[in-house]
Amino acid sequence: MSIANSATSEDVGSAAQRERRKRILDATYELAKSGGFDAVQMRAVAEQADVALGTLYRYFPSKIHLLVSALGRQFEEASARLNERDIPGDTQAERVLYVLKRMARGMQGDPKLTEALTRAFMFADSSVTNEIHVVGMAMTSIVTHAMHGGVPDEGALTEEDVAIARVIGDVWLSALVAWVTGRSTAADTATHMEKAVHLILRD
Amino acid sequence: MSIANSATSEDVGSAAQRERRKRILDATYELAKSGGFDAVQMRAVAEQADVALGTLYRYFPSKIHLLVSALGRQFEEASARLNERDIPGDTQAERVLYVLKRMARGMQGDPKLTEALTRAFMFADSSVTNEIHVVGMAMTSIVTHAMHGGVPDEGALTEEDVAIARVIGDVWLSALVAWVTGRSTAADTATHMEKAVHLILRD
DNA sequence: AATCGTGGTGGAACGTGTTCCAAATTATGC
DNA sequence: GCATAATTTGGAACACGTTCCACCACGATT
Repeated sequence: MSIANSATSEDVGSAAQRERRKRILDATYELAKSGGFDAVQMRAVAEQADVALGTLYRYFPSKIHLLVSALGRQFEEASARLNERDIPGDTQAERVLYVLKRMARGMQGDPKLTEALTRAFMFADSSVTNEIHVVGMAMTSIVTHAMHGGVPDEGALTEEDVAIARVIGDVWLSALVAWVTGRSTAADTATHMEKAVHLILRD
Repeated sequence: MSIANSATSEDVGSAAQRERRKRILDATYELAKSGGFDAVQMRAVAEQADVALGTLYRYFPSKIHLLVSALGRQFEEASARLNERDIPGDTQAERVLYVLKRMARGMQGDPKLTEALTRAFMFADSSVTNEIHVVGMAMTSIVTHAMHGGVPDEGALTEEDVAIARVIGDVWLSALVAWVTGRSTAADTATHMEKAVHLILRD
């Protein structure tokens, strides 16, 4: 997995630069995983990645860019893992819920990491559009893949499919924020998602 | 220590205290309206409200509490205004869209204010649960009221109604965040909401 | 009226994101 | 191999949210 940023997918720069970029994203990941959003401090990232603060800012113009880039890497990996297997379930709703629950389990296993990345996503402004778009596409891809039961043929997506996937993604995001910020429990979130998916996908 | 606590615009405290609280919220509103999230600086709010910084923090323990309280006031006013009139439209979807578009128009007229309040809402953690709840209830109330065409009888809400209202609120929130952060235009947002509502309310 | 206690004031100080800069190091073209 | 350009470094400095503190003001109690 050539780290860097497959999102905006720059395989650009010298080997040393790609190496620095990887170290920075790795450090971000580790700090987020162990301490959440607040623990990802720019000075700490720089130190752990063994670069100067100015260099960190040269690679990622803000803490938000940094975290959203890390989130993009995560989502692309998750999307790739999920899309290479068939999704169990007899209805669209079942399959979508299967996938969402799987993701939810993964996130609950790393709550600090999830908190850091979600917060960054929510706080991102238009300067982060590219990185955000990567995340949105991965989410849509995951849901539509589940709706279609794992067929690798992605060409057969109707507008309706994409609209549905976006709505589900929206609900998922709201639920995620509520969970991350401690305003709802994991169980509440699961229940809410279940209701929402059945409401939207009545097959 | 009975003051501070906002959430549901309490009538607690002396007249002087209520007056201070009002001045603070007004100052917050003005600053947010003219300069957005970044312009709501605690020192600036304190100065404009003519209170000391320490006093500001005594009334609102953080910038987020302050902004979410202001958002709550806004939403309660909007909810009250909308709930006293009948909603036009022949179907649930039409009526809900009418209300959402009305709110959207109001928000687009004050983009900075909307940005400030939305950002705060997204960033709020569990210490802001009470204030957040006020906003969520107002949103749910607005949507269910629209669904039922303006009947004042709120007792007839089914679980399903509330679930639907919550899902619509979620989509609305995600769309709002995308718009506020400059990742989608007002027109995109309107289109997306329309699709979503018709998807959820197929009457 | 004197006292007491709650809350308000003014301002210093700290933490962290961000910016800036001069010096050192590395990469590139000739 | 050298001159020049580009990048990295180390660290100072700044902005703003937040905390803290010593002192002041005013209303209630005696």
